[in-house]
Amino acid sequence: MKIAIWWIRRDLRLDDNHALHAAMRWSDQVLPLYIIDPALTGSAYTSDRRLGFLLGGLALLQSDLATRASRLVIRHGTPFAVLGQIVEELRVCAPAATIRIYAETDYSPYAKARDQAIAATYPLHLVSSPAILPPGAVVKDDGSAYTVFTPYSRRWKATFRAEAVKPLPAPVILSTPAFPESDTLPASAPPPGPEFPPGERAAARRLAAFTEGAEAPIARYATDRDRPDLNGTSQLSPYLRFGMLSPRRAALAAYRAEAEAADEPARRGAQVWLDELIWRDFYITILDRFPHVRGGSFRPEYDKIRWANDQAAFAAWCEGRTGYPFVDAAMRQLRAIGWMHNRARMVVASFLVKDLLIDWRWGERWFMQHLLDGDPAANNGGWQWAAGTGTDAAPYFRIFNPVSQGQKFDPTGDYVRRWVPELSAVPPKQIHAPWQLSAADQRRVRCIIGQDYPHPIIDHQFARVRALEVYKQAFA
DNA sequence: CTGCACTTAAA
DNA sequence: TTAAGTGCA
Repeated sequence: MKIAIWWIRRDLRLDDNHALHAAMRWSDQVLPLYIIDPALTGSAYTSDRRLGFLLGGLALLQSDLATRASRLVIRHGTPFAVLGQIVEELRVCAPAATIRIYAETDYSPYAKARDQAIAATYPLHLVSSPAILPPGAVVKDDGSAYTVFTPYSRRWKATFRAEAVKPLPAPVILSTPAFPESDTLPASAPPPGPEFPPGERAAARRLAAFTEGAEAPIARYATDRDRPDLNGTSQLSPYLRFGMLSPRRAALAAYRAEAEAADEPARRGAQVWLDELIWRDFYITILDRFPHVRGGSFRPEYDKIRWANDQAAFAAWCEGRTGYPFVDAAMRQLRAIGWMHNRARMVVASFLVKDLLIDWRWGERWFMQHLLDGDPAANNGGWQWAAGTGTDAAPYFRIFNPVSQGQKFDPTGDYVRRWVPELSAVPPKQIHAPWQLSAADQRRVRCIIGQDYPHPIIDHQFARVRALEVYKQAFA
């Protein structure tokens, strides 16, 4: 008798699940297990809303398993202790059984240390990865890791063989031991809003809606993706974060959309979206190979930047009252729905780091505390890119102008009006710089600057020069 | 070594 | 068009 524990971590799905598949192939019975780890739920990088999304996904997985004659075991505790208990309980119920643990490999420093300690004591088998191509699969000719995205993506595309990828179907039935028992699933965290229903079914629907058919948004992705007012992105990031969607399925959908594209812009759209999936692999690889990025700059010399770190300015940024409408809209969107458009992420990050001279780690932590898709690899990579401290970084002298970014990517101001209602009567021409309205115009649109909406927290032209000085000093 | 290219912005 | 910079083939 062989019993496999399928230890679920960030692969909350039955479809195309390599860890589950390996567990089934080896064993006679599979015990699906999710461990609610206090080190993760109690961390300063946790979001209650993300926890709610996770719990919603677990509830759906529970019912999906029930329809397959199986069940989900939930346990609270440190993974090492819980796995020890489960193994012990299985040995009592099935003394003759051989037991193994199967899980998908994970690459954050915490996950690697955790798994290494467990593997030293228990038969832990790690398979596959949350990336499409795992760390180590895409390397330079000399075997070293890429630190620039474009050559990485070229090699990635030469390595990935879409025609050879055969997603694994979800099991129809899963034989599961009747013991040990499960804790009840907690309901303490706020459930996600209607924008992001959890679960692999919702993820599959969203992937299909984004990629399938002649009218699919992916066909316009190359241009619409930069427009937060148009919602031209897939909004699949929370599902990829928890593995409610197989990243291989996503990549295959991109290849298929490219093959079936009706015209050149549509083909381009599919290629650009695939690149976004490759960015995800890239940052997973960077965090694996350069784990020091978790606490500091990829380039150590950038740790010498003398941040202003003004608490009041940070609070204004967090709460969306910087006086720059595009920045404020984005920050309010984040708090309202636990997600922010990618173009907006770049702009608010540049504003925090370059205009307010606040340590990028503060922004990184705030994002982790609010994003449904908050992921240590992608979030860290994005922040270091924006701060100019990372791999493949934007040179530090490239500083986003929050007004021209708004005018360019939210030309009618729809995005600003949606999230900053006090500006709703400001004409499109002035909506990204409302302080330029005359006093009479401010009265007419019922938005007095300094009263109904804040003055700009800092003058961008001044801040730009200051940031260049401070960055230059760090290298002197 | 040398040229090319860079999730590119601003002027 | 430039570039306060640099990885990669």
